[in-house]
Amino acid sequence: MKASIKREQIINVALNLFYKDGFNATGVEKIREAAEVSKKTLYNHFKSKDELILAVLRRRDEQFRNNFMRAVERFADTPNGRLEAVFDAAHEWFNGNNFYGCMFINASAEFTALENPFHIVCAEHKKLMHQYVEKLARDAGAKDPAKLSEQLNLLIEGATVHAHVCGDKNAALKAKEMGLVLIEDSVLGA
Amino acid sequence: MKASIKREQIINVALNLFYKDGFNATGVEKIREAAEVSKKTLYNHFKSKDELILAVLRRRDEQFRNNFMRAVERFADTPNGRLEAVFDAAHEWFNGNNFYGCMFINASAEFTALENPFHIVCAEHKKLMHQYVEKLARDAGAKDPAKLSEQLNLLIEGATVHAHVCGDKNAALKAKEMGLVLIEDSVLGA
DNA sequence: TATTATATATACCGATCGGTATACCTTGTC
DNA sequence: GACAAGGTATACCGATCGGTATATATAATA
Repeated sequence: MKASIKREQIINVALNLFYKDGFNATGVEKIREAAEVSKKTLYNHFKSKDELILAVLRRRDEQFRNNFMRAVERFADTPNGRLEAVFDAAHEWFNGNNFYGCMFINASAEFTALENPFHIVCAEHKKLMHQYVEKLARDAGAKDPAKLSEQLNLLIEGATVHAHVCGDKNAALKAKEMGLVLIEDSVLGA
Repeated sequence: MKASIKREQIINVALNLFYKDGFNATGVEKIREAAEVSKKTLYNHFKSKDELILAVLRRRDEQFRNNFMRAVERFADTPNGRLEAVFDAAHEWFNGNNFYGCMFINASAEFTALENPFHIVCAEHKKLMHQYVEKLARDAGAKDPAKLSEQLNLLIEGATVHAHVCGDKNAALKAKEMGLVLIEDSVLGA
């Protein structure tokens, strides 16, 4: 099992194009060309564009949460600090050179129906992010980790949208200011 | 000046289709058919699909802010109450029968570049919403109306995204709980 | 009544869409 | 050396894309 290098190329290239230009606006031919692969090969690995989109969304989910968690761990090494660091991770993301908003929010925007398979993957991603922050909150000794996580995630999502739509590079810092109040309120020894 | 009834039909139909199915996924022919209009007529009123999209976005901006402001006024009649009522207006919106997220967030998701003309209109809409809430905050006697407005809008945007992506019908109420703390903190006599 | 604006239906344009088919070329393995 | 797996290039499919052209009807206005 060598996990085909071509398959990886296709997913990576498709991910970048979908992220930058959107899903419906990005044709299979453009992906094929950018991935430097023949059409046969592409359709050998993915039986349809829909299947490729699904693979891209799942890859992005892994990739994003991994980056995010590693960033949080890089920014702080105490339970409390890590809870606050979710905003620093977001800030870093917003100010990177390839920020076009949240791919899952963007996908949900193109596939608006809740029952749409792509939309479902997006909701799952948000759920996993929620579970991660909930764990951070629990480790920090929050009174109601689930609730605090929901609140912090709502702040992060708001900041993400604001940063993307309005180009506000400081959105995460503004969200952090609000988040700190919630954290202090929920975590006794903060 | 009779403000062509056909033009209105086209804009209204296009608005609904763009909102439900996205901009790139909605073809001119589908709009033409749903608007019960000939292609010539459509292109008499709009010289391109891009121009129609712009007209739709501007119409939505008017329409949305109007609805929103009227809802706020309906929910409360004191300056303080109206500031809090922005979340009730959002709640009503999320739970209406035609909620597919914020059209401007969705448009920004398809046209990701900040310099894109459509994206610019989206940023302008957010700015106008900010100005409206800032006025509410000022009327309520907030210490820093601009800052409070920015915070409340971030909460609303986060709730909008969360409601749409995850189908959480109570997102606005959760945002409201957070918003009330900010309002009480900023408005002395709250 | 003649003209003009606005509508209609329909056929068409070249380009691109997602996807398939054919034929050939590598490359490692038995 | 044979053979399959997986790659290439290219041509093609019908459908749809955004947009134009033509020829005709209708209705208000000069």
